Amino acid sequence: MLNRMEMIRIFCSAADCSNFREAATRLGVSPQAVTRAIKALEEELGEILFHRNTRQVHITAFGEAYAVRARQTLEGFDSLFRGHRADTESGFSGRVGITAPQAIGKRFLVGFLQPLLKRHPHLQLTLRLEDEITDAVDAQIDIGIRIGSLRDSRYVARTLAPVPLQVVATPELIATTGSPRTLAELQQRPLSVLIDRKSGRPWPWTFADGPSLLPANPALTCDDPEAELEVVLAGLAYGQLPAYLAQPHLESGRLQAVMAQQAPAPWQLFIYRPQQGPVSPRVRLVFDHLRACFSDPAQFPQG
Amino acid sequence: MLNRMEMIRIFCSAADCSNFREAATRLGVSPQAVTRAIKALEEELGEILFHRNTRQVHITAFGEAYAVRARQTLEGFDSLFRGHRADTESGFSGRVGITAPQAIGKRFLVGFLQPLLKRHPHLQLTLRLEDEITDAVDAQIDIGIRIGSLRDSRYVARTLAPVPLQVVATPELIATTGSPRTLAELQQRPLSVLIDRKSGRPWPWTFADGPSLLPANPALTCDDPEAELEVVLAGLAYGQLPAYLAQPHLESGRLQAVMAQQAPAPWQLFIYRPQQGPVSPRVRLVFDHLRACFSDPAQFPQG
DNA sequence: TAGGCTATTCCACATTCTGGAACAAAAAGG
DNA sequence: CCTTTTTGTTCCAGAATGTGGAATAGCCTA
Repeated sequence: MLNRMEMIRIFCSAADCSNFREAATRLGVSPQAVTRAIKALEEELGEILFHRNTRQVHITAFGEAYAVRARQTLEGFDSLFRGHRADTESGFSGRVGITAPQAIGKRFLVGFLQPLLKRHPHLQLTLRLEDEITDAVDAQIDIGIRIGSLRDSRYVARTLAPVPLQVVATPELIATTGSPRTLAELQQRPLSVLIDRKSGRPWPWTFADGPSLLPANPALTCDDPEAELEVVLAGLAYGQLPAYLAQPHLESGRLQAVMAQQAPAPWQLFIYRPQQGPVSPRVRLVFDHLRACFSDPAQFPQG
Repeated sequence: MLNRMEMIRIFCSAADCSNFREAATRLGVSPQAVTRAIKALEEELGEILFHRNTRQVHITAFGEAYAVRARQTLEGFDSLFRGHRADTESGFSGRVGITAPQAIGKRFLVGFLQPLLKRHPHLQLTLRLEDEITDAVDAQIDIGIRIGSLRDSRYVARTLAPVPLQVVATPELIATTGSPRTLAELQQRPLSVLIDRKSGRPWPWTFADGPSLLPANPALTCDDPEAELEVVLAGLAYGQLPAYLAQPHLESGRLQAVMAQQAPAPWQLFIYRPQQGPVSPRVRLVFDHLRACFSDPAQFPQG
């Protein structure tokens, strides 16, 4: 008998019953298994646990004392396997690690998570708002939100919404410089450039049908999308911004879009979680909630 | 993975190490086993315990908390299997149940056990001095001493000493009635008879070459060997007594033996213990000690 | 004394475990 | 930048272990 915990379980059951047969049926095993388990346990201990003859068994004084300890240990052991799937009924609790790009995290994630935290006070959310994260294993991430595409097969990813890129500027700047209609015209305007923090290289502006444009004389260069938004809002330059940043200002009239026909294929916003292993109820709760929020155009602008 | 305690053990080891390989070597198992065990445990719990890469692992916040409980349980579990064979070094302790015939128990057993109890104060001896005991399982007997033979194969028995039966009487009675030389002559003398408490029937006197004799007119009948001895010592009757009862009085001259040539084959005194299962050190200690004492003619008269 | 019941042993069968080989991917090193 | 090393994982055949039916022995009860 290799499985020593089963030996203990069988012994405890036998100690409670008056005979081995009853113990066997109570555990749903055969009487032979009881005989074997107890014999093995006795050999392991070097102590006799039951006095027996062919007809009846009676627990030893040592066995009685041993049963007390065994029952305690068994209880502790079983509790290791209980009460984790019970989240569903008793409310959700525990830690959930989430990572997302800074801009999205700041503007949307906190707002989306607020009602969830109110409803489940025992949820502990850990946010890592970084664009550059490589999802290293030591980040303890349960849910991630990213823009682009994920080829790693060890994650399960769901697309949430399209993220159109729009060329925008203040009405004043457009009035001053004239609304551009072609890439060549655009090159003449003051443009802003975003630098990828990871590689240190500028992101090219992209357009429909493939052509991309690397601003020759950028009016301003920065490495933070929200700083770029501020630049554009200040009327310092045209910017190619994701819809979720530009949309509110387009609606309020502080910004206007130009060259809508040449807009590139939108990026995809997606949510993902580690695929391997099971997903705990609380992680699934947060995952599904975020999926619903980001998929809803009323909550997350999709252009 | 069926063996859930091994899962816990592997998990604890992995939680202590920085990678699975180290955990595997520390436990002396293969790395594959670690992978499998932890995956199985995660599925059982519905919780992820380690964030992993193809190259490195890092414990989850949940895993960290779980490890604390798991370690405690593991410690308790392992202690169930430790410290029972350690009797040998740390002195002997615990209960030992002994059964023996009344007469032997009263006259010899207590004296034999006394030095043992002095040497090992933590020994707890339970004596059951009964002739009739059927060794029922509920008597919690570890060692038995009996006269006769034991055919039950579930016990391991060792013979200790021969128990000759001697026909004895007081010198006064012999002088009065004349020393008998044949069974016929013996029948004319006043005889004592012992009744088996179990069956209620008298024990026949036995002699060499088979013939047995059922006293026709017993002078006295009783069901206790020591009472019978008293009867004989009082000069009321001849008795066929075991050597261990008669010997001291033969030596002191209070009794004399007659018809020594017709003495039957002696009974055997033997010691036994339950064969099945292992024998604990303290039981072996008492067993061996009693064996030595009863085998020594200086301590136990063998006629 | 006969019949029923229980613990035990034996044995063939099924299940599970095991570790080597192969693979994928990340870190390390040149 | 490319190669090497290291680590986690999967796959699979062989080995080890668990399983329960059948048979046996002995006790208990009627």
